[in-house]
Amino acid sequence: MAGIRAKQKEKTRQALINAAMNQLSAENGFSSLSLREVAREAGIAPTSFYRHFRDMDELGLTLVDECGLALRQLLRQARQRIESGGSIIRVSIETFMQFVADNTATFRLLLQERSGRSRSFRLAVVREIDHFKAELEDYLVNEQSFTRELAELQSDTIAKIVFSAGADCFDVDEEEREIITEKTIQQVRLVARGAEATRRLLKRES
Amino acid sequence: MAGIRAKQKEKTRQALINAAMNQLSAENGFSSLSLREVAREAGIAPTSFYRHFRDMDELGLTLVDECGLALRQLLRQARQRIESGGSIIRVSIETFMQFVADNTATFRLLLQERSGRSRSFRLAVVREIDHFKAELEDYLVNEQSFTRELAELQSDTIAKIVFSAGADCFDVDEEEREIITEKTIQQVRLVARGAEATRRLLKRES
DNA sequence: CAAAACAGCGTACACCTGTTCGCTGAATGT
DNA sequence: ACATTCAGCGAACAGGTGTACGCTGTTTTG
Repeated sequence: MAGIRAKQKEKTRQALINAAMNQLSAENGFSSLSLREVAREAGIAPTSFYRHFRDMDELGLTLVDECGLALRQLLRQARQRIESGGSIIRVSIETFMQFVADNTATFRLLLQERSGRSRSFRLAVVREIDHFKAELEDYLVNEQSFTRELAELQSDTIAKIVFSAGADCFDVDEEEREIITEKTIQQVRLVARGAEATRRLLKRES
Repeated sequence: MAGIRAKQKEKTRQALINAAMNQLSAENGFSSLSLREVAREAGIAPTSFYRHFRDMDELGLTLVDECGLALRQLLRQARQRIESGGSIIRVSIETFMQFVADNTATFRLLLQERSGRSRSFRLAVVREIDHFKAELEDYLVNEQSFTRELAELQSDTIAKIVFSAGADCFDVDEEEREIITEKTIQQVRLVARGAEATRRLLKRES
């Protein structure tokens, strides 16, 4: 009843996922890693792979999903930390950058497959980024009283900045990462100021 | 004396480059395309490939270089169109977007390999993006009288926005591309306004 | 307790890969 | 005119790839 069988299956499924992440963290793009090697690192026969995933692509999509999920959870935690005092911009970006540092392999997959490979891959990545934008947009409307339109423009801009900054962190050491983090904070503030100025501009016109 | 031999060599070298670009425009990432297939499409024997490139990587780096070079030339042309009247932001971004539409394959390579594969690849891509930033930065300092510091922050931000927007154009039709272009223009204006506000803020402090 | 389900294995197959090696014939240099 | 250079070729090799098939031994179900 405990499902000792299902439990074991889940375990090797995770082993496959971990194996794929490890191989990814090297220098190989996802498309250039092979079913056999992943299976080998997971400690199972190549043919057993098919008991868990139809394809390598199906595994890849799972990775993308998991990465996005983890990121969202983390940012939701950060949101709580903000409510008990702290700059929204600083806390969010520091959290984000820490996430990238901890999950370099999968985040790299995210960005890499964003502009490559199969359509389904790209759609999955876009979906994750859209989640990020939507949450930010809602915040700007509800807490900062921006128009929906201006909030949309702003959140899209910030998402572009932040995800690009994430990509800049891949090769660098911790010291450089902090520099990038500070720069990103300044850039997001630049956008926030621009949005504020635009809001005032629009008010004056009406 | 005409170099009929060298001319033929250059011709098949271009054939190889074109073949690689074609295969790239499909759905395969660069890392997943093979020397043999590229040679086949170029119409030469696999072994003859080595007369032109040591590696597939060497071919890839050539592609990155060519893409960056073409982009820079195009933007320099755009610069001249601006001097004879026209919004700097609008003309630049429309030019950029047109470039992406015309060179989707190589631009995709640029962005894809930006966060993947070998170190040398990434450095080459970063170098191209840095060119873009540097030219923009100089413009902001010389023509708009920004501080070097604020110009650097601004150009870096704009580069992130514009290159991300380029990536968004990959799958879409022309209609959607125009929408993205307009959005990008607004976003860059947002940043420009933010920078302007920041400049005034700093002046007041001193 | 017997029967069914099923995760994992090993073998086998056809195919594609990068790269070595020695050859050819035409363009070049002298 | 002869010797040299050298882009391109074909054959061959060792190794990797995805996947089909049928077999196990254990867990689950009835």
